[in-house]
Amino acid sequence: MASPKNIPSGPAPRKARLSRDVVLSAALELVDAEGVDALTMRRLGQELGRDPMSLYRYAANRAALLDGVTEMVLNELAIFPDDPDWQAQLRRIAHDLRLLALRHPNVVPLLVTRPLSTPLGLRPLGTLRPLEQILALLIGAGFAPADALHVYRAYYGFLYGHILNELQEYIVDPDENEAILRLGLHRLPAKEFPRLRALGPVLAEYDGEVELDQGLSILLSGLAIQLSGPHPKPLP
Amino acid sequence: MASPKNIPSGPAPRKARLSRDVVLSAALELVDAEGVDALTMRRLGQELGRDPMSLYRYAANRAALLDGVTEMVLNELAIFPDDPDWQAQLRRIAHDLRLLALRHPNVVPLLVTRPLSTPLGLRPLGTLRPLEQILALLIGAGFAPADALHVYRAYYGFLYGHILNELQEYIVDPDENEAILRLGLHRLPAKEFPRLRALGPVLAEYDGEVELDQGLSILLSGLAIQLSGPHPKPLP
DNA sequence: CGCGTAAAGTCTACAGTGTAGAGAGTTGTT
DNA sequence: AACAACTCTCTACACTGTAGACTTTACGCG
Repeated sequence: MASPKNIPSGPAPRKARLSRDVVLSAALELVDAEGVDALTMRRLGQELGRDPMSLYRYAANRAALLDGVTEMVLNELAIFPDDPDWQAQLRRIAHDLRLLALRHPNVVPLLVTRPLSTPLGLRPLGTLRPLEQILALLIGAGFAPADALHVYRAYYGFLYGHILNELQEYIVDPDENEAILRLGLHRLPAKEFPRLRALGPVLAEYDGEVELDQGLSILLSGLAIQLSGPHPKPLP
Repeated sequence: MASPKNIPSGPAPRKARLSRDVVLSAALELVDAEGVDALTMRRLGQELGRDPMSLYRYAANRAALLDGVTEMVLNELAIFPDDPDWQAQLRRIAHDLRLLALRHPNVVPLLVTRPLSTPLGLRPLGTLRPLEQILALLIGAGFAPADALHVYRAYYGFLYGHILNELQEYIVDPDENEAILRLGLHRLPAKEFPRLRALGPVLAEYDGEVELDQGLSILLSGLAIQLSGPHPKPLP
């Protein structure tokens, strides 16, 4: 394994011109592997075999670097704004985003947190693209723009909420087979948390996929009632 | 204003026995005023007129301190698990939590993020209490425990999602009265983000309260269909 | 009162952080 | 070959969390 200078991935392969993409990919790898706190300038520099300061050519800040990571992850999400079946498309996107979150659990905190510290218009374009595309999808399906925004909000709100929920209940110690123990519920005072403890087994059988899908059904049917659906324009 | 030793609040009033509550309150104040990053051990120590190291008597870590802050905020939330009208109760809780989030916007990242790094059973009890109490509410209303859990998930997921949404769209510069400018949308390339830019005025008129309430209506009516409601036990 | 014990608070020190500023090295164009 | 522009490195500084030993304070008991 003495690759001289070509392949950029790997711990410290020396000498290969950096680029924003290379830097961000390495950053993402690091976050995936060891969490957000492990992403320090020095560490990332070491991972790339470069001086930490060189990173500042590709990201103004550590914060900007974190933004870059979220951007990178959101780029994995494909949206087809021209799909005529908007409900099916929303369902698919939701499931894709869920899988994305499960694939990059350490990035989720960034995904939900970074936008809170950056006004909408100043966010990295990559993170705004899904919003724009879903608006396009809904407007294309016949929703009035303002209604499309409402649908988007309900949809994305619910979706992010679900993802947070699911990741919070992540299995702790899969080797342990008593649900109460596996989830650490034994620590809870039984007097104060009777129902939570009793639900141990149910909590352990969490199936995020069906839970998400049921939630979407609720949401979409509710939306149909509330907004009385899109008003398609007649063909010319 | 030369209060000698009694009132514990204020910048550096010297000499007044610390306590977990005093420490956490000061921490919350600091986070509210200047954001999470401003909450360093040294800074908090200074704020309390004590050596930074003294804080470690009341929180094992900086992380534990952050957990304490979230706990403190969630304690402001009142839940009445015995209310027979569970829908009304869920609505009220939702609006209360929303207001809480608006009152402590800098704490919201902690609220949604901290649980992701701590397995359910090991979280501070204060943060689990709402969960337990809402389960009690729903079970008391006649839901089977497992169904109560589903309702809780859909509800809390939606609720957190809404809060994230609303805080993300927070007004940036209220003095500016062109929505496009105020939200920073002018930076977006018009070709790539036409709908988002066009929605500037609508975005500016965001009313989180009605948005939340409409969402709750959708959710609750959807839940009624999906689960066919609670099954109240007959009175003895 | 005074003593003794435990808790509360402090001091010092260390390894690690982000990043400003100036310099060295490399690359591509004329 | 010479210039300019870009990329990368070095050094330095102020600041972070926190381990460990120490000093001060508070309080119960004879």
